[in-house]
Amino acid sequence: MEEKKKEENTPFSNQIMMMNPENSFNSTPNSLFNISSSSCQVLEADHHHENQQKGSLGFIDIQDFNTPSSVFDEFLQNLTNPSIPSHSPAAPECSEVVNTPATPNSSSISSSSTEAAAANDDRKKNEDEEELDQEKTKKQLKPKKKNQKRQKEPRFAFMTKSEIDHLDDGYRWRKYGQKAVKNSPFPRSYYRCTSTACGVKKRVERSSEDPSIVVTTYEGTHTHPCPITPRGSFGIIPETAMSAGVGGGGVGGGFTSHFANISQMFHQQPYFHNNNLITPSLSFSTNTTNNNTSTFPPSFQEKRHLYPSTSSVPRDHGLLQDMLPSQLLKEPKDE
DNA sequence: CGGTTTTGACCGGCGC
DNA sequence: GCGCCGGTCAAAACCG
Repeated sequence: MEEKKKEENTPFSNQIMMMNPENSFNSTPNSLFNISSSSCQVLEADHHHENQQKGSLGFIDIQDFNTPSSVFDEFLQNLTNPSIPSHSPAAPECSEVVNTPATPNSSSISSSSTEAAAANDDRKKNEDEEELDQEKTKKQLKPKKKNQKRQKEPRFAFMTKSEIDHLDDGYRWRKYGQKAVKNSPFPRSYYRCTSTACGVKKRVERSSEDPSIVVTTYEGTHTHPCPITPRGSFGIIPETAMSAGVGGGGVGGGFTSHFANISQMFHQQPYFHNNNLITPSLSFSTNTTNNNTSTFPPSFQEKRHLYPSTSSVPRDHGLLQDMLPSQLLKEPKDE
């Protein structure tokens, strides 16, 4: 079992897709990024069935990750702020994307993730309180109140092309259920954050269309720092700090930051990586049109040099390269 | 022994 | 009302 677990903890591979499957941006098509070695694709995910992709909405070509991050930034901005037209030459179809994930509150979100975070926080508080109440009620008397619809936590989901089902995102999870899903040969696993008073849940399932794709859906926001924190300043970044974009202060930017930023824009969820740590390297400001982000490859390399040089920072785990095929990084990954 | 996983049962929402 | 389905519970098993 444990062996299997460890075995499964091998790096996942070459695609990372992110999506906003639920509700923070109410009743809108959900966006899904498909970031591969050569492209970043936006798909649409079903509102409730995240693994059902409805088609490609946009496409950014990231040739060998040489596409400047500004393109990605713009892409992101377009995604969250449809009012700003895309001029990205690398994303000729992005105008579609731009208009598609239009959400009532997305403009404020894209204008400032701090505001977005604040908004999220407010909303979250209400929802958390309600949810807490409901959970208390539920625990005391089993039958739920009838006309009290269970409030849906905001969700943040992404897809990874991986053999690993349960990606380690730095938080500790306890599995509390597994269900067969209709129209899918693969079961869905339910996890809950083990931290007390943190009601974050996570669903993990494989895409029925592409078994190599794992869909991970986070629900809720962690109310505590990442527990795996042996690494100086990286590990413990309060969510507020993360959401305010003051976390990392200059660990490159680039892809990881983009990734983080996407997460933030959606729900301030920490982004994952394979083995250990969520690295909130938010040198990347809340303004998605910033140009203080570096291009993809340099930031990878930068990170590879930055982290290992610190004695307190374990070598390779917890970094982006763990998530990406070694070919991309032009260095084999040790396991 | 404490924490985690497994798994069948249970419950509520929803569509018909 | 009924059945299907997703989500959760909780006891037992498992593991370090």
